Amino acid sequence: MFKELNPLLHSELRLAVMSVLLSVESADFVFLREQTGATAGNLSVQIDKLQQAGYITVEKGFQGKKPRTTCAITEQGISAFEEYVKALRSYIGKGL
Amino acid sequence: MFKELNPLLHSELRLAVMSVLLSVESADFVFLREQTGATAGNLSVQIDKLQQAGYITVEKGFQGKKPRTTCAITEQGISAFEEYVKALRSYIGKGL
DNA sequence: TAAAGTAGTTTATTTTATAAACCAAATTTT
DNA sequence: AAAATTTGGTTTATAAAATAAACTACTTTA
Repeated sequence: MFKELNPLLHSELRLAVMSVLLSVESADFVFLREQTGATAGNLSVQIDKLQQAGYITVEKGFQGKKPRTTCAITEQGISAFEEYVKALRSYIGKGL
Repeated sequence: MFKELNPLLHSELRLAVMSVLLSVESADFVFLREQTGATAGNLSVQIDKLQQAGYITVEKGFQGKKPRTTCAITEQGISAFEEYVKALRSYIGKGL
C-alpha cells in the first residue's frame, strides 16, 4: 500500500539541500545556507549525514584565505531522490 | 524558495493515516493499523496528535462488546493536507 | 589592537518516533 | 472451568532526530 519513505531524505532540511543540489551542479556552504534558510549548525550536521550516505560529495578547500565547502549531488543521491519522490506518490496520489 | 513542511504531517505514519482517511469517510483503529502496517502503540500516539491538531475526529465506542475507535478526517485536516502537498512541490518540482 | 564578521564544527537541549510493557475484557483451548 | 490467547487499545521508556547555542579559528575593518 504505502512505500517506505527513505528516512534520510524525509527531513525538511536534507530534502531542501538535495533539491538545491539537483538543480545546480555544485553549491557551497554559504549558498546552501541562504537557499534553505537553515542555521549553520543544522546545515553542517545534515550535510554530513548526506555525505555519509553517499548522496552528496563534500569538498573542503580555501578560496583565498577563507574556508570554502563545496557540495555536489552524486548519482546515488539522484536515484535515492527519485525513489523518494516515487514513494511519496503512494501517500499523496497523482493528484498534484 | 522552499515552503515550510507542516511538521505534523511530515511524518510517515501520520501522513499514511491522513492519506487513508482522505479516501474513506471513516476508518477504525484496526483498519488503520492494517493499512499502514504500524504497531498499535505508535498508531495510538499518532492518532492522538492528529486529533489534538484538529485534523481528524476520533470516536471511541463499542461494537457489541469490543471497543471500537473510529476516525475521520476534518475539513481542517483536508486543507492542511492540501497545503502540505503544495509545500512539497517546492522541494520536488512538478514531477510529483 | 580591539571589535566584528566569516565559515564552519561541536556539544547540549528539545522534540519525535518507535518499541516494549502493560491493561481489561473477550474468546479459545485443554 | 481454569488457563492461555487474542483483541483493542494506552502508557511508559528508549532511541533517534532536529535544532539551537556555544565555541573555534581565522580575517577584515575601524
